[in-house]
Parts: sequence; structure tokens; C-alpha cells
Amino acid sequence: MTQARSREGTPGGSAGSQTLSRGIRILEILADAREPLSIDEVARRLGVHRSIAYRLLRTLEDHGLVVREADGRVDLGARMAALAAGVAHDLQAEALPELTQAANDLGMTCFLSILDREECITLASVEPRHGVASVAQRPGTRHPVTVGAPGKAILSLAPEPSWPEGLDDAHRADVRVARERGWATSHDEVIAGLRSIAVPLRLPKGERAAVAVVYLSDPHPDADIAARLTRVAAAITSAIGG
Amino acid sequence: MTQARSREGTPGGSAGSQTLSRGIRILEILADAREPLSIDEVARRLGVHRSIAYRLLRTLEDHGLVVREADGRVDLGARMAALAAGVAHDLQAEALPELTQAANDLGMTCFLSILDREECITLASVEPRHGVASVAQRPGTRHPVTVGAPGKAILSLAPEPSWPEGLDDAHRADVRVARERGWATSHDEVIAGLRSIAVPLRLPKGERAAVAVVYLSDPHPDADIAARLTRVAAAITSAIGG
DNA sequence: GCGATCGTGTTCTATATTCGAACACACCGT
DNA sequence: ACGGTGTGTTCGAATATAGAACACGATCGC
Repeated sequence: MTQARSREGTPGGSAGSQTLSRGIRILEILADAREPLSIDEVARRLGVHRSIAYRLLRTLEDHGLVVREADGRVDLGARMAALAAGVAHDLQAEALPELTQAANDLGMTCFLSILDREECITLASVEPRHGVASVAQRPGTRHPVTVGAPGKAILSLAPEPSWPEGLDDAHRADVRVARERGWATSHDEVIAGLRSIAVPLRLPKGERAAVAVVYLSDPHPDADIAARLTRVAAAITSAIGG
Repeated sequence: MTQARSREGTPGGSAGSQTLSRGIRILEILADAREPLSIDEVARRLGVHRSIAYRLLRTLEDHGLVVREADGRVDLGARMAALAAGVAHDLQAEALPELTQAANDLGMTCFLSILDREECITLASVEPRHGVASVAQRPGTRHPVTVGAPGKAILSLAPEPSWPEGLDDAHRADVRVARERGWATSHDEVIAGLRSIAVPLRLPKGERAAVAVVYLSDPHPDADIAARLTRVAAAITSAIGG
């Protein structure tokens, strides 16, 4: 080992185990990529030598978390879903039917986001079957809570002092408005040209979440959409016993 | 390190990286447990010293795959769901509404299993809202393909020579029947007293899966249930473009 | 009050484990 | 043939890991 093996990894996070951390980052890379990756590509994105990625991937494969395509490329395996199935399943099972209804009613992509640390992660997303402009909001995507309607809706559930430092004045104002009326909006925040409306939601274990829609053009008044989302949130909350 | 560090792990699997393998096994342990575990308990089940489990858990926690309860116990975190969200989400999104319909129609727990190596894993499960005797089939649970209706249904999709060695004559006969008529049954196989009916299903990437119901008493004739499940399977297949 | 038990979190050294270069080989386009 | 790209294996160096030992706080029973 030449040198410079000083656990750089993620700047802020001084993890405990380098090997495990790298293995997890491989999973994150594959989840992000959304398509099979070659081992070389994984090694490149991970910033390590090929043989390291190779061994790590073999271990992941042994556990079924990673599968190999016929051409040798690797991708997340079915067992990955099985591992996580227990975590948020009750939530998804109850939320998806409601989201589907709302998505079809409104003709917009409708999704559920949950707060994890300082990030919003999309847990479930449904596109309308016959939507006008179907905007994909793929599950697993993350953005900082500080941007987007779901983030603002989620923040509106918590007292102002707890809001993250990185929240600028304009967004702070938005969150205050969201708290007053019960729903948040965003324009051009996450993706240029897209608008979003979100309603906050509190889960049984106390996690903060939000149901939201994204759309390009707005066939319905904001308040109508918000009202519909509020019903969705209420349905989910009562279904899972919030 | 005293001695006996000979990569025992799983008897058959000679993994590459011990550290990563142990980290993954922690995830498996937590997924199995279905409840927060103390670090000591994790170490015990993993068969390693506490300090090892501690460091591994800290790394997992740094990545958000594991969260700590107020009392210090650990559990799978929301990011775990986010990581896996991309894997089988399209499947779940399409399957859950269908499963819900069928579950409510039949008044039985209705679920989707997928084949992973030699095991059946439950990916999604829905219990009827007003079912007579609601039988929980929790997502993430696994059993060998050789037992249970879903396993037999899945095996019926493949030629006989590919069937696992461990399949006894009685079950072989069951699978042959399943192939003929398109659905499989089981009695007292996975859980005593429970009956199950399953219909096989092939996913876009070629994975083999099955939709099934479990029930205690049978208010409907088997063939009716099978017909209903076949419709569910067809709906899912067409929805995801099988 | 006191000791036993169970838990978390930290420090430390030997060494097993991991790292990462180097090599062998296969495939593809030019 | 040649360079480019990718997989899979070998191997020595030394780092990162393993696991004991320790310190400490709760919580129990007595």
C-alpha cells in the first residue's frame, strides 16, 4: 500500500470500517446507476483499484445483494429488495394504492418521500396511467431537505430552530407559509420547469414524510391539488396507525 | 487474533472479504429480527466479539443503513429501503394494487414471491382489510423453493432436470401437476394448518416469481382461487411488460 | 447500601486480512 | 497486428482489522 490510505472516503464521515464502507458505497453506486455496471466502472466510481472492487463485488454477490448479468456486468440483486422489504413495507403497502388513486385522479406523478437525516428520499412513486405529461420521480432518489416541496413540507412539521443551516431566507419563508396552510409548493427547485406540491405526514415511529405531486403544466388549482393530497396523507396515516 | 479465523462464515460460501461479509450478515440479522436489537445481541448472533459488531454497526450507521433507537438498540434504517427502492420497485408498484384487490376479493392474505437462488423470498404481501382469518406473510421472509405452493409453482416453470436435488418424490409429483394445470397447492408445508395456492409468473428480466394466497379455512373452491390468481399474474405481467 | 449483571464505548497490540500492483487472457474495433 | 478495454488470478507488503482488556453507567436483587 503505497500511502495515502487515510480513510478519506466521504469527507465528513469518519467511518469505522474501510472495507465495509466501501462495500456499502458499491451498493449506493449501483443503486444510483440504475443500470448494470462493469466491474471496472464500479472501481472507477469508487476510486479504488480494480482488484479491490472485484473482491468486494464477489462478496456482495455471494450474499445475493449483487447479481451478474450474462456479459459480466453487475447490478443489485433481488435479495437486496428482500433485505429492505421489512423496513418500510407496511408503509408502501398502504401508501401505494392511495398514491395510485391520486395519481390517476390528478393525472400527475404522485409520490411519497421520507426524511432521512438531512435528505429527502423517495420511497414510492406512481405515475398516472393516462397522464398528460408524465414526470418520472424514481424511487430511491434523494435530495437535500432544503429544496423541493416535499422537503419544505417536512420541515414545516418541526420547530424553526431545528431547520438546517443551509436553508436560505427565501426558503425559510416558504416553510413558514407551508406550516400555516398545511402544504408546500416549489417551482424550478429540483428540476427546472417542474412544479411540485406537497403535504406533510407523520409516521408511527415519528419519522417525518410527505406526499407530493410533480407536474409541468397545472390543470388544477394548487389548493385543489393540496386538498386531494391532504386526503391521501390522512388515508395513509389512518391506515398505518399514525 | 488467537486462531480459528479461517473464514468459516457460511459453510458453503467462501466469500472474499470477511469484513464486508460480516457487515452484510448484520443487515440480514436485523432484517430477520424484525425488531431493534442491542449491539450485544447482534454480536452474539453474529458470533463475534462485541467490539467488532460495534465497529461494523457504526459504519453501517454512518451510511444510514442502520439507525439507533433512543435506548441504544439498532435497527435497519430508512436508507436501506431507499437503496433497494430501485431494484424491485416497478414490480412492487404494479403488483401491490393487484394484490390488494385480490386479497380483498378473496378475503385472504395475498403475496408475491420471487426466486433467488434456491430460495423463495416474499417481496410484497397484502392482508385483506376485512378478512376472516388474516394470516400474515411478512415481506422479506424466505424459505427453500422445495416447500410451499409458491416454490412449486416457480419450479413448474423450469424443466425437470433443473429441479433441486432436495426435492422428494411427493413434491416432484406436485410440481408436475402444477405444470399441467398452471397452479400449485400446499398443505401444512411451511406452516402447519395453513393451505396455499400459487400461480407462477415470469418477470421481464427472466426471473421466476409467483403470486399466491395463504389461508386457514377455504371459503372458495381451489380452482376459483387459482383463476383469480391467474388474472392477477396476467395483470402484473402485462403491466410490467413481461 | 452493596455486588452482580448487562449494557455501551474506548484503547491497544499482534497479525490475519486487506490492499493494490503486476500478470495472463479474451474480446472488439481499427 | 495493434491498442484499448474488460475479466480473473497471483502475491508480497503493511495496513486495517480483530478481539481482549479496560472504564463506566444503569438496573437489578438482596
